Parts: sequence; C-alpha cells; structure tokens
Amino acid sequence: MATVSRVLNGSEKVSAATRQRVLQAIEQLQYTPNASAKALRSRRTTLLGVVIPAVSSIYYLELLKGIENTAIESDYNLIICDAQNSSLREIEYMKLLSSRRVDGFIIINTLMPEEEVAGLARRGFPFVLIGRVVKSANVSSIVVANRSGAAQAVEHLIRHGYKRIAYIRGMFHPDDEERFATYRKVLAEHGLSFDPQLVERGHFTEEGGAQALQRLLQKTEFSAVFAANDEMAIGAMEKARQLGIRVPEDLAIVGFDNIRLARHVVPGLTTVDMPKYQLGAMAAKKLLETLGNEHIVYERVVLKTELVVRQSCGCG
Amino acid sequence: MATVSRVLNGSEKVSAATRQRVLQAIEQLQYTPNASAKALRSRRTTLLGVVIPAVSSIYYLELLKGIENTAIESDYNLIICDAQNSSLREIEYMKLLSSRRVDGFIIINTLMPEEEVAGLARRGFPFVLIGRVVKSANVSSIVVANRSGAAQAVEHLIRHGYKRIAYIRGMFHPDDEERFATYRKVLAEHGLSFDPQLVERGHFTEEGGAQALQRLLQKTEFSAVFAANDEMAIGAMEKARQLGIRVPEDLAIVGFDNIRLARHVVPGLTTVDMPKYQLGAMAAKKLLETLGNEHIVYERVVLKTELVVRQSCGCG
DNA sequence: TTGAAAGCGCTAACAA
DNA sequence: TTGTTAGCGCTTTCAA
Repeated sequence: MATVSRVLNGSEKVSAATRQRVLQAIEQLQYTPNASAKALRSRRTTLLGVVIPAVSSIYYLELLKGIENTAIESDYNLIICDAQNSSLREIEYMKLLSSRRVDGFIIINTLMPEEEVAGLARRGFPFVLIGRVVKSANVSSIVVANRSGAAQAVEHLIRHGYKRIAYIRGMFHPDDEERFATYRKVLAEHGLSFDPQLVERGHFTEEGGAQALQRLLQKTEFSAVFAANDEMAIGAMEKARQLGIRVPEDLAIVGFDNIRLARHVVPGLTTVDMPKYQLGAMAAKKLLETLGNEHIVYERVVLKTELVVRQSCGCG
Repeated sequence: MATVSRVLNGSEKVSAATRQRVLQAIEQLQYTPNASAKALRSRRTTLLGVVIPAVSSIYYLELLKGIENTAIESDYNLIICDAQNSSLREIEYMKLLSSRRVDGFIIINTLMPEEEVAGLARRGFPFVLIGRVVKSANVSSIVVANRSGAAQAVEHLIRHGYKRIAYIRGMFHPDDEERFATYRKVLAEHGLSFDPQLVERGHFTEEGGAQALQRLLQKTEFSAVFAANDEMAIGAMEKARQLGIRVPEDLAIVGFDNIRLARHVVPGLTTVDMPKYQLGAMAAKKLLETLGNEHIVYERVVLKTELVVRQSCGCG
C-alpha cells in the first residue's frame, strides 16, 4: 500500500523492479486512486473554485480562459459555480467551496455586501477578488481602470462635439459607480452641466439597455449615449434601429468591455477595451501564489483599459 | 461528533435543545465540515464533471447552462474541464474525474477514438455523451438530428434555385460527417452531381471559415455556401465582405447551430437551430438518473433541429 | 528499499 | 436521544 503510494507520487525511494511490479498490478486491477481520500490525508485538492455571476454572458468567457490556463500550468483544475446573478447563490457557493472542497477560490464581480466578504476573509480561507475592492478586509483584488477608460470614452465624445450625452447605468455595481462618477467628472471638467434627466438604469443586459434608451427618449433630447457595458450599448443600438433612429448619424453610442459582439454589430461598437484574459490570469496567479506561502501579501492590481474607436460614435 | 453529523444532515433523532447547542457551537467555532472526509466516507461527492472541447466557444454556453440548472436542482455542482480542443487533454480529464472526484460526468462532442470511450464505459464509471454515439459501448448519448437539419438547409437552397452549393466542412467530427453525408445525399436526390471542388475544410472557427471560403473561390465558382457550423459561416461572410462579394446577392450563406451571434450579424445568418439548452439538460437528467439506480438503461436521445431563415440565404 | 501502523474528518452501526 | 467505535483510502512516520 505504502509502496504504491510512493510509486504514484514519484517518490525516489522505490527500486525499479518494485516500481514495475506495482505499475503492472495497477494496470491489471484497473486501480484508480481515490481523490477524496488523498485530499483528506494530504489536505490538498488541487482544485480551484471560481464563482461567476453568470456563465451565459460572453463577457466572462475570456476571463475564465485566463484563469483556467494559469491554473492548468500548476496542475490545478477548476470548479466553476454560476451564481446566476443572485448574491444569495454566491454566498451559498462560497460556503460550499470553503468546506475544503477546493484549495482556494476566485470571486468575479461579486455583488455581496462588503461585510460578507470581510467575514469570509477573516475566516482565513484563501480567495482573490476580480472586479471588486473591499478596503475593510485582507483580500487581493484584480480590477480594471474604470475611471481612465470611462474618461477616454466621454472625452472622445465631447471632443467630437457632442454636448448632450446620456448615460445608461447598470444595477448597483462598483464598476458602474466608478464609470458614472467619471462621466460626471469629465462633463464638469469640460464645462458641461450634469443633467439627471440624461441618466437611466438597465440590468447590464441587451434588454435592459433597450428599455433604458426608450425611457431616456421619452424624457429628453440627446445626441450621444454612453452605456456602462457593451450588452446594454448593443441593446440600445437595436432599439434605436427599431425606432428609425440612425446610429451614429442621429445618435452616437459608446459601450464598455469590448466583448466579441462589439466588432460584429453594424455599425461596429466604439467601446472601452479591457484585458479580460489578463484579469483572469492575474487572479489565478495571485491565488496560486498565496496557496504555497505562509506569508501572504495582499494587494490590489489595476489593469489598463483603452478606448477602441469603431463606427457607432460617428467619430471614426 | 456523531450528533453534529446528525444535525448537519437533518437527521430526525436529535432533540431541539441539543440541535440548538450544536448549531451554536458551530457558529462559535466557525466550524465547516470537510467535504473530502464526507465524500470519502459516504462515497458521494455531489459533484458532476463536464468535459467541454473549448469554453471559449459561445456555442457551448447554453448547453452548459442546461447542464448546470438541471444539476443544481438535484443539489449537484459542476466541475468544468476545458479540453482546449485536444483529445489528449480529454483523456487526462477523464482520468482525473473518474478517480472518484465526481459522481459522474458528461463529455461533450468528444474527439476521442471509439475504443477509448468503450474502455471507459467498461470500467463502469458513470458518464453520458453529448453529440457523439458509440455503438460498441454501453453509454447513453444525447445528440441532435444532424441529418434532418442539414437536409432542410440544403433543400431550402436548392428550392430557391441555387445549383452550385459549396460545403465548408469542419475537422473530422461525427457531426460534420453526418451533415456532409446529408449534403451529398440531398444533392443526389435533386439530380445535382457532387463536385469535390466545392468542398473545403476549416477548424470550426471564424478564421477557418474565412480561409476555406478563400480556397474555394480560388478553385471554382458557386452561388451558395453551406457551412458545418455558424462560426465558420460567419467567418466566410466576413471574408466575402472583405473581397467585395455581396451576401446574399452574390453569395448565399447558411450555417448550423444558431448561436447567438447568428442573428446579430448583417445580414442575419440563416442557420439550423438546435435545442442547445435541452441537450445539456437531458444529458444531466440522464446522468443523475443513473447515479441513483442499480439498473441502468442505456439509450440514445435525438433532439430535433429546425431551419431558421434569415437574410444570408437570400430566400427570406 | 520496503512494510506496518497511525490518523486525516466524517458517517453509520451499535450500545447505552 | 445521545455517545462510542470502526473504517472509508490514502500518506507519512517509524521500524525492519
């Protein structure tokens, strides 16, 4: 028994002859080691958890790929939990994962209250956040430069003469808060007054974007829209087309994220690109780093964003 | 200790008072049960594995969602393995999963040789296939009606007067074999001779579709293209646009799968829809069914496909 | 270099 | 209704 273990784990102290015999027996008996027993004894599962708000959103795929590739390099596999946009479900998954089912996990764009995250951190189970910073807790975070990206987008519109710029917010998410704050700040910097009439909220989905645009059109006039993400921007674009509003001639539209769809829609969507793959890769790297070490350095990594000009803003 | 277990597993034989005390102690000590120990002892992990050819393909997302939702209903979670289009990696994952890390798994569109799948089945670990049938083994499979879908697509083109219809194949996949065979059969049924010049292969990706179209154009003339999947159809569409070929006026294009992008490209892609969510849901249901039971019924489920006519075929 | 034995944290059978 | 005990399959001393 002990010798088999040594053979399977590549220990040096086995003679070539016994190793042979063991391997042969394994083959003959179709023996497969029991992962649970191994994990129980060795206190390692070589599994990482990922809690994702919604797997059905293309946006998260590249991110996932970044995590996965990085994990694989260290012989880790992923258990992916789809919270389906519910923070209750997030919390349940967190519990599931921290029952030593995985060695550590990554939480993407969580909606959990700060206190919940802080509590989790206090319990000492290793995890890393993507797209969220919690100041009151010892956690590492990987985020993108929302402010700089949003500023580039709004400044681009202003520079090309747009004055009445609407903003379609998402639903209560830090990313959205930062982008919105930047929108207001940039307007102010250019001597444009902020008009609350120009703001509506959507659910970060196409449908949400379409509805938000409709509500905006009923309230007031404007010549450009900045949406908190691409899905909503694309929804708004479609709604505009339905209403006979030409994009970008009658209405300029700019998004955020640069999802794959953005360059496929017509006109191509001008948007803020973020390094989605990198975001995932960095998070996994950071997590794996902490797993080995006694002494953990918590940090916040901010990745760059950049405006990609296509046709939907009319400034190409 | 035993009482704690009883409380956590909802056993009846605990008095309200002790239950209270136990729960309080759990809270106080921040006790979390160890999933590995539990799995070792109870021989259940409440985890299902999914081996997917490539997570980065949108096509698999809906499928995944179907699996996930069904699994969740039975309190199962998913561990997702991305084979990155390598059958070697598939085999490795299979080994990983069958080491009692999960209670069963689902393999999507596997490229593994038949013998490998049959061997796996012989070992008795529970799994279900999606998109692949292996006659020589005791396995359940969920597949779509490739023949009927492909026939609808080709017949539609022929009915609208197209005579030289090119076919862009994928890379050595049973789905592709069936679709291609149907393409030839339908041509024959309509008195059109099969011209090998009209066939090229791509990698099931946009890039692959674009390149295949280019090679076709260099060889011969044709007025319609049927691609083995939507990604390649969309790649071909883009390549056509680059070359100044109008779709559908100069070239009709039809795809297969009805991915989300298909209705967003301009012109909208005519394609064969398949119930992707159902495919996943059925597979998960079938797998969960076998887990409980002693007596397993192996079966092959075929789900319907249906042509969705948009603009790219010019027959709208 | 190999084998024997202890124990990881849990559940289930049994005893109290 | 509660506590005691054995054992799931592995790794890791320790002894041979």
